[in-house]
Amino acid sequence: MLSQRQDAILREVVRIFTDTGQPVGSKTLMNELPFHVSSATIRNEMAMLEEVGYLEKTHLSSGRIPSAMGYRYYLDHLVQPTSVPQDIAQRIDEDFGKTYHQIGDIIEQSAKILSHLTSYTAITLGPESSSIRLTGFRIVPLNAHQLMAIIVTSDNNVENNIYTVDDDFDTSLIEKIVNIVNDKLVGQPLNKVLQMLHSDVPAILSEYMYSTDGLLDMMDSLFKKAESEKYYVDGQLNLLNYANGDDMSEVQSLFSIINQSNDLRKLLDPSILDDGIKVRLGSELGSDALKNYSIITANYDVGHHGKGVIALLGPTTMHYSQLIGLLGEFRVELAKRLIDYYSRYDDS
Amino acid sequence: MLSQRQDAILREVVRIFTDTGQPVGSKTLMNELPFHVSSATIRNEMAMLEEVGYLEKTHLSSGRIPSAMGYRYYLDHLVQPTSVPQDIAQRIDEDFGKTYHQIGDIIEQSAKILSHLTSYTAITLGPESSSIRLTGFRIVPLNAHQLMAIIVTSDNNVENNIYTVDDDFDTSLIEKIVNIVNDKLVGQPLNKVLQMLHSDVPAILSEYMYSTDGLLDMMDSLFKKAESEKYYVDGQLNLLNYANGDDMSEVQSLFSIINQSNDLRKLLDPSILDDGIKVRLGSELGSDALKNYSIITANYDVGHHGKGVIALLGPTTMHYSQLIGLLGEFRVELAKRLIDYYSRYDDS
DNA sequence: TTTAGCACTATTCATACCTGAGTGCTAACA
DNA sequence: TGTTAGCACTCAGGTATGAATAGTGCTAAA
Repeated sequence: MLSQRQDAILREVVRIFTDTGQPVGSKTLMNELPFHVSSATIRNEMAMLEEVGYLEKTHLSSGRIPSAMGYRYYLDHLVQPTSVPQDIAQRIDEDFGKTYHQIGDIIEQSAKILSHLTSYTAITLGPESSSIRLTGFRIVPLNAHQLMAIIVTSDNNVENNIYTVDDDFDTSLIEKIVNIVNDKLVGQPLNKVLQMLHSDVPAILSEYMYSTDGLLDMMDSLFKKAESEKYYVDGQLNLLNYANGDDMSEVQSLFSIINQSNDLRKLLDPSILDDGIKVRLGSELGSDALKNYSIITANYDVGHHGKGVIALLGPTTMHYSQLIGLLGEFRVELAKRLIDYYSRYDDS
Repeated sequence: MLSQRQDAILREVVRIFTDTGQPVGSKTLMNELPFHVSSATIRNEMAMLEEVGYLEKTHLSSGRIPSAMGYRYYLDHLVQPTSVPQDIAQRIDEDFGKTYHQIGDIIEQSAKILSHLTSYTAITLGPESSSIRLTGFRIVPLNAHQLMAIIVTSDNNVENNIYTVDDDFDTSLIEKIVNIVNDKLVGQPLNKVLQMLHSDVPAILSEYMYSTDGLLDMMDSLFKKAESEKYYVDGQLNLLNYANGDDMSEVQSLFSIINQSNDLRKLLDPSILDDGIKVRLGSELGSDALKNYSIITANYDVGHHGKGVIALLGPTTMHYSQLIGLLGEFRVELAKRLIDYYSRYDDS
């Protein structure tokens, strides 16, 4: 356990280092600390903090910077979230202020707002309820050769695929297909739907059609779209502000991580997150490309519609106190707006 | 006009410089040129080439690199497109090899193939015919509060928007709306449609509806989607391979250019392009961010369905001879596949 | 017109030096 | 026992210096 004075010193080192980016020396600290002790005393304390592993030097005679452990301790014990200033709160409200026709639009807008506000990279994920069901299926003929297949799911998500057929299609056949899907698949959970699509459905379809492959492929991709988690990423380019220019390959792997939902799932899986806000340092994430970055995640809760995640990705030296404060209010605001959306339109 | 020997020297300087990235000296040239003259002679010739502005030095006693003018001359007179090797041609064929349900998918796949093949950034634009007409309009109820509006255009493009209404909607009203659109707008060119949407349509609609704003907004955005050119960009991250690391803001503006269709339109507007393949150097493009890059554009022709553009964006020191050869064959291949697609499904 | 030769120039690399910011340690002090 | 002043020490970073290298331009001869 650290003494109060050591706490204060560590907190101040983090603050100054995030502000200036430079290692912090004993004299600087002496002038910034809220109490007065000599620089020699501070040197003694810092030597101790270094011994326990919370501070480190960039070279033998440099000032100190917080180590990964030091950041961890800071985040766990010392950080003091600041509350969101009035004008920012108002701006969030304004930026949200339009009518949304889909949940995805709200989630997407959240990412936009957060990345603009922070100039970091924002990643948001819509609410996930454990069991999404298929609630609607339509086939709409578009012209002589094209159809649109549309599905609606219990989370109010809509997906569509276009399907092109060589020869003119048979209206009664389409009706048949719609009936089969309505009969067998609508009402089922999505994973069940996908499973049945490959077990039960082919046999039934082949009673009416000669070649079922193309149709099944199309429906498979359609259901998979509905099942896949849709991450919205905004402010990717902000990463370039903090990237160090002489290792472009690092930047590349960073970009490819945030553009692959597989990688994002590993980072942001809502099930592994406790409630509330959590900061994970790059060194704790096991990914080499992320080692100089950290991720602040917050989840939000929309009752029986599930939980979602909002996250900020930035360099380890982010302004945690402000950002944690911001996310703390943002998650509530977002949940409120989503609940509002559901309450107005939901008919499940 | 340059002598044959000067041509050969300039061509060789370009070749060596694109291979090595280093300024080219007289001794190196002496060993690489297909004929033998002493390094002193080469120095004399290079001094002339510098005088007319085709070569320049990085410093007083360095080797020469091609100037922008030199590149221009090289591209206009000296470049010799190489033909595409068998295995590459085959790979293109394989990478194209699946069934496409929409033209956009083919165009998108083109960008993928090109960027993977070249490791530069590929930008593709679908065929644009001068007058696209609205050929179909549907409204599909999804559930108690949501509708999907779908439009089809004469270029076989399909767009949709989801529209959410507060209260339960009136099926007969929807029918009315569909009838009005079919009556007044379907068959018209898209720009006319957009114009009428704001002149004639509001008055007609307001006979049946209390509030028309939301509906009109939705339809406006839908028609605009159909009208806007859709650029497909692939291999953005390749830009990082050639970016110089200590000016991140340059990289940022580069990225924002290729992500804004407005900027892309300026660069790739098919109407300003002659037929065939054209290389434009960054210095000729007037954009500061592009000054170290160049764009190779090629258009392709699908008869009365219009013309489209494929382009490669990379550093000024690209391997033009190979790339021009590649695009030369690719544009034909792409056109062939599009014509094939149209011939199978088109019913216009 | 071409070439050999030479004087000249700029980059690059290593080496050396200096300064400033910072440390650790010791001895004195409260 | 904790705090402080003082001092010797260290290292990064900037600047100067010199040698090696790769190139040039120019002149005079072939």
